[in-house]
Amino acid sequence: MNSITFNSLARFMRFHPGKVVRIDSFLSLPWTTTTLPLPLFAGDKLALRSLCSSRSLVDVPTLTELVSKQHYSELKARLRGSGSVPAAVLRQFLDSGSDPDLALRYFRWSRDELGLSHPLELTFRLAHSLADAKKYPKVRSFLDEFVRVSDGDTVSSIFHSISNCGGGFCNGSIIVDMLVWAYAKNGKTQMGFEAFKRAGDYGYKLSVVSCNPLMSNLANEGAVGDLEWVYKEMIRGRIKLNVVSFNTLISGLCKARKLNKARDVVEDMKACGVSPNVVTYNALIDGHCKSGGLTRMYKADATLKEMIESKIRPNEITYNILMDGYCKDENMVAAVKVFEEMQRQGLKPNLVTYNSLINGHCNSGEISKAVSLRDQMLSSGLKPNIITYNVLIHGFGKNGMFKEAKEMLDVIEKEGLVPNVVTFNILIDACCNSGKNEEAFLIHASMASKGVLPDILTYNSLITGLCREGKMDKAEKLFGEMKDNSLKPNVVTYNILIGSLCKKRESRKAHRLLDRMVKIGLSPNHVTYDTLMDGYCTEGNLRAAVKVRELMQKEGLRANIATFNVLIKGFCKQGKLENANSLLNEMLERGMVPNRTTYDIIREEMLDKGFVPDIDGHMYNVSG
DNA sequence: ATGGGTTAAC
Repeated sequence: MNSITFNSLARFMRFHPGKVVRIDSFLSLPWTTTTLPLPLFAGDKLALRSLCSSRSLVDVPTLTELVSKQHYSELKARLRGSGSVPAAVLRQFLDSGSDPDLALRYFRWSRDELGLSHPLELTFRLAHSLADAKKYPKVRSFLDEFVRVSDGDTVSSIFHSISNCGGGFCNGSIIVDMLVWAYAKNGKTQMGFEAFKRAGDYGYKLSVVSCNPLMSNLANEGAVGDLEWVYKEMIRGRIKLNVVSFNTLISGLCKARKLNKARDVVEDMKACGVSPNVVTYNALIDGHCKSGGLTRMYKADATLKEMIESKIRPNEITYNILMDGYCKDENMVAAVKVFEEMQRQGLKPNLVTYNSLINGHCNSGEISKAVSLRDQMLSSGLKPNIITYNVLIHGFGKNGMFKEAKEMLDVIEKEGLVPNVVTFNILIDACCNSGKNEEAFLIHASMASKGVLPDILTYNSLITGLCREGKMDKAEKLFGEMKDNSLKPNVVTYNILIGSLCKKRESRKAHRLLDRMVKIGLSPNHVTYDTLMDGYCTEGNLRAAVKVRELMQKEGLRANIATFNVLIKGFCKQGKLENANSLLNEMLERGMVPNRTTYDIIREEMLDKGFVPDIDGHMYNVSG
């Protein structure tokens, strides 16, 4: 084949865009019996060029032999000697209809050894060939590799290749399914989600094997909206959900505090003939424990009873969840009861059980109980882990026992454990919150020698410490130092600095900091606005405070109880009880329930003015 | 060939 033939072929293609031609109608080579989609892609042009100069080609039997015998150095030499384009060689493999294993081997070799990146079209032709040969595990691992290295290929172009490279539709489904799986497995959730959506558009059928990991990722990344959408699409697409699919969804909804929806899904699953199991109930109980509201532990306990009535036996994890709930509720009596109940049921407390309970005791100031529980764990053959010690250090620090807290570092090492960044952060935070800045900085300096890098929390604690002492210049210096360690200040960092400036009656300066954080793309949160408002209120600049509230609402954050309390306090302190009262009324109109702080603030002011409170909720209505 | 539930710090 010479260049004249090539040119005539190229001209034919230009005048027949989109037409598929058989190369062998133009070329007389016996093995080029494939069709070529038009217009040509860059890779095809290369292929064509090498086809057109037959001299430059290594013939397929030779290629096959070299690859199957893994004579790679010779293959490399042949390719170089022939001047052939390695990318085009893959096409020859696929065209020749030889064993797809060999094409796969060549693909991997040329990728790893020659650094070749094959066009999508060939990549998915190879996937199709493997699927045709029913080599499904190979398709799976091939796509897994593809997903790991592919960077910048859009889901759209990938689907185009899958559907246009000539393979069957059934295999298309299998390939797409494994693609979704590969994305999910490699943490590329967004790509997986897009592939899921597009699979629906193309009509490819997916399986739970791929959808479950995708749902799991969406749940763990807090993308409940997408998670629910996937669920609905799966139902619509008649993908048969199993107990894990439902549990993943329920757990995701519970974590997003959507308990009612989670309950609905439990009914859905029963309707689908799938029975809830211990995992289902554990997720629900945990959801109740971690939800707000005064009755949360009551609901959690009711769910446990419901579970037992349904003849599902609670396991260690069930009791751990419930016990931790009571610990967080500062109800250690109930927590200990659960601890005993689980043992009565023949279940052995595990590491998590002890860690939770130790944490509970630490937080309720019963350090000695916490310490003796660690001893109990050791004697029952359980080895404490770093969480155990972090919890204890936190407990010591909160109770002013710095010596004991620091000694734990030695205990950790003696136990063969390694302190982590949390360990150091707890220690540093304990110091900074009790005026021991120098100590905190010493610990900070010692982190490097232990091979632990400070994180944002480390810096936030240190900055808090400096601000407490009014050392704003040093705090700002540290703020700058964070960037040198490639750590970005977060909302909390800004809130600390803003709060500190406000305390120094420099609210204007604090306001500029708020502007700056917005400018760099950080979204202020409720605390940010409330802190600044409080600052303006303290300075008696109520107009500015009200303006901040407007700004906050413009940013889509609604005033909550804390916000109202700040403003009410501000007005009260200025003796403007009428304004305070109208804010209180606004709260009530919005259906918000003022808390004790709200009333305490107003009561203080009213008593000052000689009012006598009664028990009625509207007792503070001074305009009346 | 696959997936679900529990513990630590600002």
